[in-house]
Amino acid sequence: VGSFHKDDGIDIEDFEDETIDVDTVEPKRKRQTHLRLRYQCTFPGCSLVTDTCASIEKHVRTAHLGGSESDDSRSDGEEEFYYTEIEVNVDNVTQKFSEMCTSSPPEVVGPLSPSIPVPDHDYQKKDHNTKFQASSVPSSGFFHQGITPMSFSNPPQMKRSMSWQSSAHVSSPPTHSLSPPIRVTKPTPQERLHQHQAQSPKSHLYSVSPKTTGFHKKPRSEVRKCRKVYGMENRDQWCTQCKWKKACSRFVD
DNA sequence: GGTGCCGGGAA
DNA sequence: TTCCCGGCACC
Repeated sequence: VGSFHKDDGIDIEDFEDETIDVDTVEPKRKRQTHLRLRYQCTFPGCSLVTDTCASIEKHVRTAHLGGSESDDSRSDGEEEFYYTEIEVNVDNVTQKFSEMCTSSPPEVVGPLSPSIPVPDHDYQKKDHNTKFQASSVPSSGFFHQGITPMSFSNPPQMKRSMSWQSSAHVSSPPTHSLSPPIRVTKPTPQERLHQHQAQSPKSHLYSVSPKTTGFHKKPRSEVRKCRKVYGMENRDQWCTQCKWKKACSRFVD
């Protein structure tokens, strides 16, 4: 488990560094007007530096992403992941354009659907064997980096992130017999059941002889939950929900 | 009898 | 809010 997390952790940190730079650099830029921004291509083997983000994006798009200059369809800001801003101490304050370009990376920031690996909240808190996640789970900050569901799909680094997203969940269970409990943007069956019950005027009827009505209150999932996977002796490895005898948050259907 | 988890209570 | 558990449905 440890190595799994570690590998992914490195990815995450790399990723976060790259994106956080944009944010951390930004305030400086506003205060120190004599700093000049340059844009350096970070694509492996390429260190081209340009004056404007437009040109670096163009460069990345054409030279590394294989797109044409007018190929906007697959350039949802993904060029940004191949260049970085660097500051040059020059007395030149005419950087408005570049500021406009860089200060708002494709802010299509949409809350990634709540479910994409909604990290176990217990992971975010204290789980000792998932401390890495606690520190680097890209909860809100992650999405504030301008990562969007759309940009999620293409750029390689986003793919890394994706792989982390899913691997983070695969990582915990010691058994390999399980399909990864990847969460997608849909409610769990129980949530759906509850929603349905809440919305249905007959919601209270399910408790009346469910066997005769054929409506089962809680069709049991075939997914093995923490209790079954880890066993009672490894209760500390259960997700918090299971520890609390709540609906498992780690192994959802 | 084991499992999953709702409902509710204690801290 | 976090944590825990009684109790019930399901298997």
